[in-house]
Amino acid sequence: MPEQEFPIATIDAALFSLTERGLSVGLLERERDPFGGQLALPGGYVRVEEDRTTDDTARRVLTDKAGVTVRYLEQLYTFSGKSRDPRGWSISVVYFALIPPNVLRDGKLGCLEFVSVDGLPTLPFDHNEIIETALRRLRDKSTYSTLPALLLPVEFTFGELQEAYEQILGHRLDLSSFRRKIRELDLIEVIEGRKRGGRHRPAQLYRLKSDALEAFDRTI
Amino acid sequence: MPEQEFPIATIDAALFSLTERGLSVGLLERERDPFGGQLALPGGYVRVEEDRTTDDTARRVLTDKAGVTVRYLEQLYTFSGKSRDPRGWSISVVYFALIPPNVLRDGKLGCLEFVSVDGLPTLPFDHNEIIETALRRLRDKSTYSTLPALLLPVEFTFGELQEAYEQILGHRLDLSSFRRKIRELDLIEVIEGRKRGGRHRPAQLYRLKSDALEAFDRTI
DNA sequence: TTAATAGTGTCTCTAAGACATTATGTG
DNA sequence: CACATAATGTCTTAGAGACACTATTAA
Repeated sequence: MPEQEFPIATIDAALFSLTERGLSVGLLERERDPFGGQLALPGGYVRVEEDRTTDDTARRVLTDKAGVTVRYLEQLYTFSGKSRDPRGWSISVVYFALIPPNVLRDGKLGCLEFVSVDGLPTLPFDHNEIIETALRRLRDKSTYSTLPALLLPVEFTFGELQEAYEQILGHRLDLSSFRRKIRELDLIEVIEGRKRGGRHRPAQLYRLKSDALEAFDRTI
Repeated sequence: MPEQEFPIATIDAALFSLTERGLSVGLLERERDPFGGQLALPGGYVRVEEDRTTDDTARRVLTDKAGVTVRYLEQLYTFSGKSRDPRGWSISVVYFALIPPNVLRDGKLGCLEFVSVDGLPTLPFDHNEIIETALRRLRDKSTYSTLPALLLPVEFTFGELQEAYEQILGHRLDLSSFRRKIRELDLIEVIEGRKRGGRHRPAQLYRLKSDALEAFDRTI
């Protein structure tokens, strides 16, 4: 086998959180060309000396740019080709990640700026397509898992959980069916204490069960 | 940005068909080291001059080794790391493909040998893990699509379709619920006047509707 | 007419949507 | 006590499994 010219190998990440403007994705102003100065998904080269797998690359890049460890990370899809990046034939393993909103400050986290997924501008590379794909996956998984709970602080009320689902799915849910469904997934548990707020009945607090994260691992 | 050392970029493919021994996967005797002489999944290097995307790579490799165009191809998952291939840090974009059994000759197709997925031997690299992943995807999609129809000749009876599902899922299905479910998916159609039989009532022949393939495209 | 598989009908049980009702805190 | 949101209960409908039943050909 002759010496082979290998493609550029990178990762990109679609990191979601909830802000006042609803479901949002973390974007970064590119420092360098191509597309210097424009907002784009965070990404970076695979470093073969440093990273054990591309999962490591993704975690390293996100920790770099966001300054914190993400709450949830899964491989999404791999985009490739000669025309998607002007620097040449590239393979980008794309990751899909979640972080709760309480770590954001003013819609920002490290160098990342969180922008609502409704009415995104045209982004460089194939990043609009990547975000579409990530949103489809998030919405799909939200119909049969408690993934949206990862977009909330560790303690949350049923009402907050339902609101997270509604933000993600983009429509209202029936209160009663929602509670039934969540209960039978059996991935959240009652914790001591109630959330008091305003002049009404206080809400019970819940958290994810410790085995809930493993349950998400039917990733592929 | 300094010169970057990029990983080895390859594709691997899990190509499934139905044989007398049930659901089977196409394996190839490796010509070269590493693991020369052993059975493994077909795969190959990405050729940046020749391939537009890794999808092209997959199609090229499969056409090479099998001698025919596959019936169905979708990206499955990307496996990467420094230890999965002794030649060095590698990225393998893995594809999942289907081909009907009538093109096989004696359990073989081109250089590929089809081996039952039950009781597979230990394979080189991470190929056992890859096949596990592919099987999970195939079984999962078979619960809500007519993907198994792609493992049959273009004309098939309801009974043959049900048998394909049962081979894939590994258990029996109820006749009546099965027909109801397939009917409401509305992806197959009656072929007028075509029936098949032995010494019993002949069975109606069906084929996939022309838009059925697009319906599978909620791939990601 | 019988063997053998094709195909339909019906009963029951479960899950989900719609929506009414009860519960419990604060001002 | 009134208000506001939390939480539960009930009615109805849709879908799925189980299984009995009918249909149609060749030998």
